[in-house]
Amino acid sequence: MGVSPTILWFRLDLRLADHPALQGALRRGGPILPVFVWAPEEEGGWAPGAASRWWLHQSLRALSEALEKKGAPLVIQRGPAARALADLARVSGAGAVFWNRRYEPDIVRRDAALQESLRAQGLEAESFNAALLFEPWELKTRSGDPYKVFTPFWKSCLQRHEPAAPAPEPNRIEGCSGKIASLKLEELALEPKPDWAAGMRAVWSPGEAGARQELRRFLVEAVPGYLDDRDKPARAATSRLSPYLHFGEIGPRQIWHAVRAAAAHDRRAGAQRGSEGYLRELGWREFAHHLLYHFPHTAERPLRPEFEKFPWRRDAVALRAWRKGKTGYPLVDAGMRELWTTGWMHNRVRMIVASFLVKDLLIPWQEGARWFWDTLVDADLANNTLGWQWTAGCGADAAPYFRIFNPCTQGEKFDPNADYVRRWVPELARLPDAWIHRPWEAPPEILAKAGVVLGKGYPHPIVDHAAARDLALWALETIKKR
DNA sequence: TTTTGAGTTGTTCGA
DNA sequence: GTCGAACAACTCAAA
Repeated sequence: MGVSPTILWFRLDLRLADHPALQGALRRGGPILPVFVWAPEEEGGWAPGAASRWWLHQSLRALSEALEKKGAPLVIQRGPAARALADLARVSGAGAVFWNRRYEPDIVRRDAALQESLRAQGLEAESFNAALLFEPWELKTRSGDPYKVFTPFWKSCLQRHEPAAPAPEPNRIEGCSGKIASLKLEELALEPKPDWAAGMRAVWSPGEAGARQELRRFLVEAVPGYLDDRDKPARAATSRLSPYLHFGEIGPRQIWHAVRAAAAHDRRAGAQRGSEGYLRELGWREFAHHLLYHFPHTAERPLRPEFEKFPWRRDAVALRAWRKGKTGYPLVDAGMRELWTTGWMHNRVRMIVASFLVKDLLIPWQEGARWFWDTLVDADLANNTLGWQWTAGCGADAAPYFRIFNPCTQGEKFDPNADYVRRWVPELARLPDAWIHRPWEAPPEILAKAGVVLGKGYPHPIVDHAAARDLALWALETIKKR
């Protein structure tokens, strides 16, 4: 009699290469039963948003097709996860459940309970690391505390052993012989109704193959110029790997080794610095996971407690204008519309729109985090939390209080030809470069010639940045310690 | 324990 | 137009 089947529980690791749980199952021997369990109510209030669900649907289809070809079709179930897995073990006769770890606070808690209950039922239950270069509990300061500053954190990462080389995908996977009931992917109703995903389909190819293609593009086209161009939102100068990383269609180890291997024989100017600069960004992702793991309350509340009494404003009208990309600040609006249409926003622009919400409008960062959560295809609790707290100044290694982005200056600096603004705010497209980032200052005849009537078509600015800046500095004054 | 140097991404003002 | 300094004080990490 052979080895009993292993249930391979897919979560945010929707790939077949560099998949430690799959490798573990192969080592154990016996047939493999791949399963995905849809259990949004177990995500602690952070169930995937609408854009993420769209991505998840596409990604599950890709994974399902890949597994089918390998010989072990994917089974789809609804949660609760504990019940779905226990039932599946019973009907399949499985003796083990393997999965790759997640690090969000509520998921960590659920998985720990689940592992215990599976073991109590006499099953092997093992978890693996597919998502991070370094486990959050492996990295400590000399005094044994978690890091709260990025630079020493990353330095300590780089001094550790090189992350293990990724395992290739197996040629074949032996599936379970009996027929196991599965939901159809469509029954999860992940795709939006009505269908508003055309803008996303136009730019993204979710799935493992899409991830590999995006990585190749980045290595070939963007790495040498990375440090110079990554801040220019009109260019495809960033990796654009964030959604693939979130869903685990590619893992950080694969990226690490691919970047280092490409750099080893890349003689182009800037290639070395570009590679290390990009790996450093991967380091920020590690840092974000490290922080959320060690400070589990920070998805909801500021890491720096004095910010609990920051004088935030409730302004539903301004919040709505921000969400819709109608603040009257062209670069902010361009970013918000890129987000709405494609489910993604350039990193530099994320900082600018976030700074605008938090510092110009004085609206709580949590509101911004929630909106990003619903609209981003790469919505990731650790990254999103770090990003918003950093901008608000209430997180680890946060921006100093006086760092308030000026959306006009940022536009002129990083979108000098206004290609980005013209793409996303077409009503301003005919304004000359000199005025397009501050249309309310343009002479009337220039506006008329460009066919722009402020207040009709494109709005007046909803706040005066200079005044808003002073107000924000005052508000920050009020929570100072002394 | 105490000390020391440093800390992703900016803006403004005045020389 | 360009450049350097000021914008605070605090906390972190390592020695």
